[in-house]
Amino acid sequence: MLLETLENYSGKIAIDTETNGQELRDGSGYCVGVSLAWKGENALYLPFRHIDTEGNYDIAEFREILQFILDTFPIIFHNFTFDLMSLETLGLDTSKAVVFDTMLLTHLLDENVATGYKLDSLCQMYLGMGKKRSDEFIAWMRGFGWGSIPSELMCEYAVWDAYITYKLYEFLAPKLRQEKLGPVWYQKVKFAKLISKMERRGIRIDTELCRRKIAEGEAIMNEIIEKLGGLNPASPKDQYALFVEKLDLPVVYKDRKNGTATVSFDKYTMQRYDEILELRDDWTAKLVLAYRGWQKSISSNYKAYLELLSHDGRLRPNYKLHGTKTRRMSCEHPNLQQIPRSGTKPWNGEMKQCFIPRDGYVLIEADYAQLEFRISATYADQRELLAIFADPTRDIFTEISKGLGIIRYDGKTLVYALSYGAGTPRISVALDKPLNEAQAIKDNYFKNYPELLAVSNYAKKKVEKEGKIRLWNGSYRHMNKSDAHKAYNSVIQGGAAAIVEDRMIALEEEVCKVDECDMLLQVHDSVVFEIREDLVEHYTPLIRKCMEAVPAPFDTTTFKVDIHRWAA
DNA sequence: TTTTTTTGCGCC
DNA sequence: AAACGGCGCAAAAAAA
Repeated sequence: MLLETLENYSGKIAIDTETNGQELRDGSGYCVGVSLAWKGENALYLPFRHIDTEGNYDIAEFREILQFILDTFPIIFHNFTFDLMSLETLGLDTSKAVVFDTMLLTHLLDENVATGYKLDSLCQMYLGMGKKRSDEFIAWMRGFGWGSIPSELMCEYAVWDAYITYKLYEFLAPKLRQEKLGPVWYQKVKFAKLISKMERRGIRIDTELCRRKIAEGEAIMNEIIEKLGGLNPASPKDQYALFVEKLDLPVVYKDRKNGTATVSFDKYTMQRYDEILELRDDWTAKLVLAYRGWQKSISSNYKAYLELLSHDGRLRPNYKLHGTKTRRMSCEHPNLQQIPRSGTKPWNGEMKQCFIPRDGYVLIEADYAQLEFRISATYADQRELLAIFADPTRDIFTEISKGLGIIRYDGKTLVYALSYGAGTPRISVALDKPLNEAQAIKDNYFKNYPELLAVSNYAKKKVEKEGKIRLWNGSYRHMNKSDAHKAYNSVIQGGAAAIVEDRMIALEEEVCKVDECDMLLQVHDSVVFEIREDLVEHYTPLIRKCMEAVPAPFDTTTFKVDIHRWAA
């Protein structure tokens, strides 16, 4: 049959797999069929585990040829980590597969695709070839679900996806060469595999604690509503009635991007209200803040964790390598890059304790100290700052603040605000100082460290001229010339992400051993590990050493990693 | 009633 | 001349 013609084939093959729609990472999902497409308009679909059993082929008869294909030809996927997991459920070994990925390739070439990185929309945009699903297909999907679509119906749909994936690859491949992104791509594939493993591990959840906090919070929320006379503390309309009409507090307006202003009851406003109300012995603002705190924590965290939990008690988020324009990762379902910091707030101060290690293991967090600032100082070649970074007895924010005559906390705020591209008005608000003082502090900062201003202006000019700028690892950040003021921040933020990516690959290859020391989470400049209790002392120095050994051109700068217990 | 947009807020 | 960068999620409000 058609597959046998591949014996003499020498190109690439596009593969798309269909699953029963269940979660692959925790073992509940499985592959129901495989479609292949290759040069010369060849394409076919192999149904294996569709509900209507008579249409299915026997996987045993195809395993050998499929394994041969995986081991022999470079394979093109759209989101390859998904399809590799899927193929593994057919008993195939994917470890030797050489992969390309039209989703990640597209993002590497253009991080600004507004329509997203779904196969359909990319093919529509680049090739003018859109969705191809019959009305019958859609009706079946709506009526009986994805997993019950008969193989015959699935065939036309699945073959089409493999076919356009191949076409999309043909469109992208020459660009990859033109932009000289080969080495970056090679790294990206390694990283994607690493992240896929991390996702499959998941992280254990203390379900009892989640449930306790939900019960506690819901009781408190009900009490608060009662005290406020039945008003909804989350509704702006009710808040207007409460704070402006009843308590006679001033209306606070918030600027919006289009130049208009809108009435605001955000946390900052509420804290200002509370300062006034405290003098009247009135706790309304505090109650509203508590209500909203509990509401967010319960819905976005405690409940979400329980609902998204796998049958084995572990939570498996989805990291998107194509999730951001700066080339950081993003994380969803749930977003474990926004777990509230430990603190004293009753609604979220102990959120981190919901994440617990396996028995006999310990959760350890390794954080880069001032990662982005150290990168910035390296780019600027600012010798004084680099000297402070190199000396473990000196504190960067203390010294900067001393030179500006401000307190350490304000110095830190200033540094980060400026690195995000804040202007004087924003700094004035952030430091709670008048405009002229903010202006003077900013001027002084750049007078003390002129190289920082010079290098950020260089990045801005570069984008104004070329509409793009290259990160240290060779990947690009493209943007509108009108956004050029963001250029430096992008180079730093993206550069930091690339360093962490590089070091996580090194950790995987040089330090972490399965079931002794595993990576579980990444939060931009930190990595969370699950380490066997008796091996913590062994692994922490290795982790620190590996993470601090950043690649050139940053290897002449001292980088510092803090390692501590999770939630401590 | 259902879908989309806005607002607020958690993280780095 | 001026601009606080990058995300995901849930509830309320607005639109359809």
